[in-house]
Amino acid sequence: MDNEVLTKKQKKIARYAKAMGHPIRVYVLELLSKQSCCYSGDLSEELPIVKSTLSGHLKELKDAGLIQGEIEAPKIRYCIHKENWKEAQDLFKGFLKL
Amino acid sequence: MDNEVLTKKQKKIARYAKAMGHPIRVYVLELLSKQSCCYSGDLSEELPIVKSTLSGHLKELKDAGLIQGEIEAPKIRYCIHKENWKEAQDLFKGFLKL
DNA sequence: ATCTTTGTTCGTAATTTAACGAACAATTAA
DNA sequence: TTAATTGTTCGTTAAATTACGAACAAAGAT
Repeated sequence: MDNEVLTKKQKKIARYAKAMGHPIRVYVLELLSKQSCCYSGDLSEELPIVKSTLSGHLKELKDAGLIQGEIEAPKIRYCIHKENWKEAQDLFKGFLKL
Repeated sequence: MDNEVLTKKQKKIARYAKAMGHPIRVYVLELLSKQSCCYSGDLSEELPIVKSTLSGHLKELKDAGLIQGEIEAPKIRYCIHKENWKEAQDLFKGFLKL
């Protein structure tokens, strides 16, 4: 087994990196990793994109597992997905030899 | 000035992350950051992709500034672009708070 | 001079990404 | 109940990504 050339680690790093591969998403991750949480409405105000586009970026980050959204009607509170964020930190630490 | 919401740092991080956003390219970067250099022929043997596809990935890494190729006819020796790799390390260190 | 090796470029095709506005759903406020 | 707020989904469009094989160019080897 594990006949593969590319390891699971490498695939995970690539998956996380892809999610980080857009300035808007870097912005969101930076914000959420600094402060605890935020509402997407706050983001929508600051960022130069329409809400549907923002929704797509947040979905991409959710799909990658880097953030999570909690319904707090009528808003949604977004937070870092601590467990996976930690994993990403560790993976990149190893990858970049930090 | 600097009226922009997204900083140059965030854009740079995103640019590097995008280049890291594919398992093959993670593989190449990992290899090159460990050992000094390598020939793309060596990569072509190990990796499950045809040479033209590999060429594209190497071009993407070159365009992002993460690697550089030196002609050593008839081969090309690829190395990490030390300066930019260092920059990427620093940017991600800050971004991920490592 | 010809053949081989090495790697890029080109043509093609399928998939994904990114962005917008309009429409929709869900919940809160009036 | 009606109106306003919030965010997702849908339809559309344009561009980028990924992959392959064939053709090509450059340099070395025979």
